[in-house]
Amino acid sequence: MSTFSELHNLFPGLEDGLYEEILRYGEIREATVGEELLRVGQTIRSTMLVLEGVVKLYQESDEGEEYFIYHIQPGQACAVSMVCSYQAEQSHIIARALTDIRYIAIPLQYMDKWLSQYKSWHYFVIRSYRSRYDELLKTIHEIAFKNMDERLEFYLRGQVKQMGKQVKLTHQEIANDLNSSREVISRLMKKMEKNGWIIIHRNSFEWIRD
Amino acid sequence: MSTFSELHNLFPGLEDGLYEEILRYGEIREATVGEELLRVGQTIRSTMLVLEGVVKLYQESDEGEEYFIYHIQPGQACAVSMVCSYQAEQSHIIARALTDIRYIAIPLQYMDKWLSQYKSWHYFVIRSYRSRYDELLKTIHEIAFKNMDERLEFYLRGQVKQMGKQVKLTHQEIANDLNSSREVISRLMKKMEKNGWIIIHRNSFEWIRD
DNA sequence: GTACTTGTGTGACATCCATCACGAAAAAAG
DNA sequence: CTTTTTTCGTGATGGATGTCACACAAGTAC
Repeated sequence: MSTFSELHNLFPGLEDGLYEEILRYGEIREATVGEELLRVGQTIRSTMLVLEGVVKLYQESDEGEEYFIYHIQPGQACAVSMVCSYQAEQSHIIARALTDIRYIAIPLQYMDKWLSQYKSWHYFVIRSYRSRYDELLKTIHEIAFKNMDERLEFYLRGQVKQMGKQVKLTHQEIANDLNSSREVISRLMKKMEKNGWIIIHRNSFEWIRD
Repeated sequence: MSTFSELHNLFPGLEDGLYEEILRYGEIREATVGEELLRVGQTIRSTMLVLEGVVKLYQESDEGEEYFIYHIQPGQACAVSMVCSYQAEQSHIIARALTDIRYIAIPLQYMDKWLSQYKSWHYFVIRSYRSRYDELLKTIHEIAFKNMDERLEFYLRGQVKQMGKQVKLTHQEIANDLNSSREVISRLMKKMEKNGWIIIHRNSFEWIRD
């Protein structure tokens, strides 16, 4: 399949001229699992259209603690690189390849140029903002009001939604994503297993409840 | 001062034609302290350009707990009403008049129409998103990584920045905004007073440190 | 003035969760 | 197969903070 039709399928509804410009000025790049794709607080010079693989966006504290924010799937763009102020911020946002990925890097100058030139791009950007803003609000809702058991459930449901019922994550990784500790996650997941929500395997778990 | 020049001063840099359209199709409204201006989860039919007064945006849980998100000042718009998906969301965002306010309500249809028609509007919307998105990230950073003392400091600094060094808030109100309890806030503020950061008055406090 | 309401200060206690300690089970390496 | 590493299970303990109880102080109403 040509990159053109791939782009067409993953990002439908854009103008033909825009597809061409994306292919002309965007750079197709690859990255391997675990690679850091973007770190806010440093200068962002391009945005990212994901073609293949999954990117994880999370926040990092000064002490190296993490908090998971959301995934970026094929057909989605990295809102942070479109949204964030370029001034150094204290809150570090990091995008990291969760699998091997392939993406199109779009230099910021074109981002801006297309905004005024292509209506479809414009709506695409707005739509991205909307959905990401919503996700941030949901995250705040969870952290602000919920205890760890509910936050874990919310998180796991999110993973299942993105990755399917069989999720490959260790308790330690989950703990990192929720800025908690392995022991707490283990205990809570054990309880979920007893309640018949999940089956725990080594390195993974299975969601078996609606 | 005419509304036109007021609009011009508060929202500078828009096209002349846009100012006219805003005045023609936007409805100038007033609201009194405490009034609820917007509740997400219900349908949003218009967005809001604040002319006078301060609006507080916060999140509410099912149990009626609150969490402060940010203020909307004169010259700013309500990003939520521009951003949020219209489907009912579980996370309720509420905008409430913190003082008497005057604002322009813009029907959603014009919001969208202007987006493609006026570049300046377009950039205004994008800028609003950017800064609000940033604020949400900062909020997540605070809740996810910091203890109550640091979150309180962050919150109070924010209030001081918006309202001046003399801030009129009871400990109970602060506790509500941070989804904490009055006693905890009292204790922490007492400590801040001992450290020479603030002076506590009844119904208010004064920020006296850098 | 006195009574009443509202805001603040502070100790005692409970709960959630992070950390420590350790063992067992599963996988990987040799 | 044996050893080592990684992952998971689970009790004990402590810290942050929410909750309860109650006193007092500062306004407000009368």
